[in-house]
Amino acid sequence: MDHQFIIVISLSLFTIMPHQSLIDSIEKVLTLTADEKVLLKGSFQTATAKKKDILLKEAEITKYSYFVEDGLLRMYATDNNGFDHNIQFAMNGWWMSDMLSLLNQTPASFNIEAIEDSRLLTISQPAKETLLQSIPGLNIYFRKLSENALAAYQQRFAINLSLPAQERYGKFCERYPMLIQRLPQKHIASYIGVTPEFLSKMLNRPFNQK
Amino acid sequence: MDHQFIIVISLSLFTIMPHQSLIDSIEKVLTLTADEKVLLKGSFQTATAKKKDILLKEAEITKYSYFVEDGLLRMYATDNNGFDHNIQFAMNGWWMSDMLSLLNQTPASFNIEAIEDSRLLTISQPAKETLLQSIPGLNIYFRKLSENALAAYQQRFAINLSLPAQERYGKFCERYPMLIQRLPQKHIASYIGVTPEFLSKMLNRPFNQK
DNA sequence: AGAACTGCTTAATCCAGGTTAAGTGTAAGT
DNA sequence: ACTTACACTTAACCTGGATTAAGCAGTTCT
Repeated sequence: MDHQFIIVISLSLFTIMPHQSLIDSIEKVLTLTADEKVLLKGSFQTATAKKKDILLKEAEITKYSYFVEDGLLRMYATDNNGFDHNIQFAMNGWWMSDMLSLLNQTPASFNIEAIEDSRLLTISQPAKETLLQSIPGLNIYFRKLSENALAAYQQRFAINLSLPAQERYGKFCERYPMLIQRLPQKHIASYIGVTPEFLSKMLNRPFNQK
Repeated sequence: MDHQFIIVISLSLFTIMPHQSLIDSIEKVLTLTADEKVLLKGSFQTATAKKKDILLKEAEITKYSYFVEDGLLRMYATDNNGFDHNIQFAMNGWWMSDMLSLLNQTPASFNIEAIEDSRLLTISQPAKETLLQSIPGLNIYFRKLSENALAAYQQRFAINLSLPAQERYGKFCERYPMLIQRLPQKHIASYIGVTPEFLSKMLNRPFNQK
């Protein structure tokens, strides 16, 4: 009885506390004062996206960085033949943006789409710059964020250049086990750089030999 | 006469002023006090590498970040069949490191080799952390550095997933015209993800038709 | 409940790029 | 000068993965 009651309270606290997962993410790196938290919350807007909503369209100028409070996004490029190529996914607690478009305010090369209904925090580039001046410590947070992302991209490049499709799939499963169940197979195919047909064939090869 | 004399002076000033290109790079982002410059210089060691010297070997734990004062480096992964795959090049004024190995102090996945005789500045990870605490403004510099690198990696991923070899080569020429003349063709092949034989065939196709 | 979509599979055919191997030109090393 | 070595080329053949096309659930919409 008591136990159930506590669960209800914590759930409702959660729903009336957006920004909390962002603050948690930041406080793994540095401590924020109460004032700073207020400032931080004020700099972000909450947003929701339904499955299949497009948050950023190729050729638009990127306005926002996205922080996923809950849900799942993908960023993809479209090739000359109209096929998608997934560059990155973002789930709970991850950031996503077309960095080049965001930094240089040039037209985006990528699209960002919600794969699941999602709750997001968004911050505009000017607001981010103001925020970084008000809370210089955040430079540490964003530095580490970018450094880690960079490390991941380097690894992924090595994998993509060195390994055949079968092993690229294996590495994806190792690294993102939590995504395997949530993602339609075609999106994994696009991420590892094969067609959905080929991935299907590969996964259904008897005994998965070779 | 006078003119030649000035050149000699500026050359010798240049050779007795290592760290200057690093300071220039930083001062595009923030201003350093004289004290900070001294601190900065003290945190780096100068190093030289001859063509073909290996600065980092796969499976070693990365000790240093490298800043190229002059010369040319490449970072590459070796696949199961012993073939190299170039992940990145670094020329004058660029940084290079195996980020994952550096951040987590895990065995490196990459090798770093000098393609030309090079003058380098190196900084150990502990020294970098100390330096960042002494000069917090450097967090801005390294944040921007990583953000820009990230933007470049995202773009390169889009190119690699979406375009055939011919166009990947074209994009490489657009983006790094200064490297085209300095790099042996086989290193470009490895970077864009084809064999040297195929790149050669591609470049010598009559009229370069398709 | 039926229609229309979306995600996955299977199979036949095709091709971009890999592999193997031999040859040429040039540069460095003795 | 002689040799070793490396960068690049050419050509014959091969293969991983693409393309096309059709069929088969499940799901979502009406």
